[in-house]
Amino acid sequence: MQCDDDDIVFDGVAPAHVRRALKGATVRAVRRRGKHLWFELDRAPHPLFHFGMTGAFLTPGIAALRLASSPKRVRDDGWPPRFTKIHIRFDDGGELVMTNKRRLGRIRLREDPEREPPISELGFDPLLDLPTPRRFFDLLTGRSAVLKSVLLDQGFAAGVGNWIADEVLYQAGIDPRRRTDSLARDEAERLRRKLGAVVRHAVRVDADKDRFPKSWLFHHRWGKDGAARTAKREKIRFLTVGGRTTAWVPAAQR
DNA sequence: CTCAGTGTTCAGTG
DNA sequence: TCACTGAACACTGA
Repeated sequence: MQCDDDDIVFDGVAPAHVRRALKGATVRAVRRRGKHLWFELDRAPHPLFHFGMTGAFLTPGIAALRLASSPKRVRDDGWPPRFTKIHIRFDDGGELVMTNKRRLGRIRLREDPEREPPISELGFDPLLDLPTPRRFFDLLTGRSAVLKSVLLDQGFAAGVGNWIADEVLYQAGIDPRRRTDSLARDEAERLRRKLGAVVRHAVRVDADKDRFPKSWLFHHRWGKDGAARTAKREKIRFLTVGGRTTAWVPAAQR
């Protein structure tokens, strides 16, 4: 195993320590909650990964596929790819690399990942844990903050990022600036169902944007040039909530 | 050249 | 305690 000498991505852990933890260990399971993923080894500590905005796990096959199908020529050459932070070799000959271009990702070691931060502080995962309607309503109305910010809060819902939050609000027809404690039961229920549906669909198509439904706001939100419109020709507006750009459709969101 | 962006996380304020 | 803001992190592409 090889590690980049990157004290940001290796969050408070010496790369040598990570190497020692992995070397000779057996991966019993790979687990995920929200945007965090960890290997359950046959011994502690266990490695925990977060990819930030620009990270990925790559194998030689996937990397080659990516390179071949990339529309523009990538300077991203051979193997291991640029921005490799950790390069793992398995005894069956398999290889796995974690890349992280912007260095917003993290590699950590945990004795008991599920019982320690950051995993222990995450809220429900829309795929693993989607609350009942009643529970969801209570969670939501139990706080008083702007809805968009709460959706982004990993302590509320794990794994919901900026575009998913906007997508869910658009599909549920709710204004991102609303306060959580102002939602009626039926609004909370629409939100809950869309939260599950959007995440499920994105995962089912392997996050392949071309396979997201044409009706999704996602396809239309990027060129924020003031002329942006949805597939139904609705005007898209932009504002900043919680420091993040929020795309929304006044004609469809109350 | 400048700026925003698939994300946290922390310090500081109210 | 909670809610919110701004900054920091590094790189790319428009």
